[in-house]
Amino acid sequence: MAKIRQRKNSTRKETIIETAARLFRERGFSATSMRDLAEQVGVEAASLYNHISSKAEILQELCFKVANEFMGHIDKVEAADLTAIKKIEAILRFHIQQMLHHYEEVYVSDREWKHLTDPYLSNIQTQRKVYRQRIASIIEDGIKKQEIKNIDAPTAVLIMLHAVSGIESWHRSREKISGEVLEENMITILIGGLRNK
Amino acid sequence: MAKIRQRKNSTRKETIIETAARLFRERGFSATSMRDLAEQVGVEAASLYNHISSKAEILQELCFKVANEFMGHIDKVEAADLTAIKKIEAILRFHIQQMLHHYEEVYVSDREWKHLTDPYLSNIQTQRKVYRQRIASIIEDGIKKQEIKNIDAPTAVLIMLHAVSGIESWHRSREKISGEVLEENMITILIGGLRNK
DNA sequence: AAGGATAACTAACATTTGTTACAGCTTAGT
DNA sequence: ACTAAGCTGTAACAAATGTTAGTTATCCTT
Repeated sequence: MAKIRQRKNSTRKETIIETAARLFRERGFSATSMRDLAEQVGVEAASLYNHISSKAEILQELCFKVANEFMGHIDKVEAADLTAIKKIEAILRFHIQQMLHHYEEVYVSDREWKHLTDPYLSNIQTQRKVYRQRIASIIEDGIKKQEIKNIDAPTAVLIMLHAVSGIESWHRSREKISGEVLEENMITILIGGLRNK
Repeated sequence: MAKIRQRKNSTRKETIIETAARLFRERGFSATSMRDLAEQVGVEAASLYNHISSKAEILQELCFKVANEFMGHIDKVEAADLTAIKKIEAILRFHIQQMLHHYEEVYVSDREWKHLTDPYLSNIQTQRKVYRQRIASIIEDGIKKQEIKNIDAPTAVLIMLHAVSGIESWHRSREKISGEVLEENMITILIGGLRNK
């Protein structure tokens, strides 16, 4: 009946949520049972409920934590004194780095948010929509200033954001180039694709 | 006790699989029950088993059908007399068009193949790996011939393929640009990002 | 050493899951 | 109209699901 082995600077609840993030990524939210999660944490399923109130709550915490980080970042970028293309580059780099260093959480919140229930579902849907519109606005500004090719801004956003989620394949691949090189390659292709020559 | 209402040129089994594709896209494979599927088909759950042998079989049929189409196409592209960059463009356009016109199937097979079980799982994993390597080889050829920027080929593949899956957002969006315009925008950005100026 | 708080365990629950058995209806070919 | 095959519905199954109740062990503070 040993207590949950916890790493320093990490509460029991955080341990559970981190483990859940990994399982949700590997198997998906619906295909992960509370007994699976308990086993990985090293505890009986019922014991999890001393730390979390439901399976749904775990997904909520993951999704809103990630959403907050991206929202916080775009606030700063919008306020910064940068050209439009540099702003887009900054956002792209942030996405890449989040995907590199907080892989499980970011990936899960991007793929599994549909399993949220209202009011959380509506909230996240709205946040995602607003977030994309804010990026689209920066791109449209860049098009006006002729820094960016004359393209459909929502399409550009969609390409950017989905391309980043491809980092999942990088994580799972055997022969990895370094994270830094990956980032530069992605920037080269995507910013190169957007920039007016 | 009416029989399954079937559209012309479509067997009962095909009707079931098409309906399943839509539900698997909307809710995911694991979160879709056979009773959900039966309801959408307009039948009791048990009756489905006169046409399919298991839930798993539905996913298998979807995944292998899509895989075969992509494999068949890349065969043709490799055999064609085209520059490397034109080959990549052809593959990209095929992906976009498949995603536009066979949305449900393509999207589901791309997102839910992890829920296959062996030997189907291993088979699809291998096919996906080989497919990506074949694209990467074309890109590397293009780099040698200086048609394409000096980038990491697997990274370029990853960006291409994941960017295309962003068409899901386009399908769900209200104010849609046309499929043709979408395609041209995606080609502009992605091929523009790869091509050596 | 004691006591209270925390967190673990066992057991059980009501549902939901994929699937099967079986009997009755429907349709197609004669 | 008759029969055989095909399709559907009802009922049921064992297993798995998320969660709760109640009990016991462990830890921290004093």
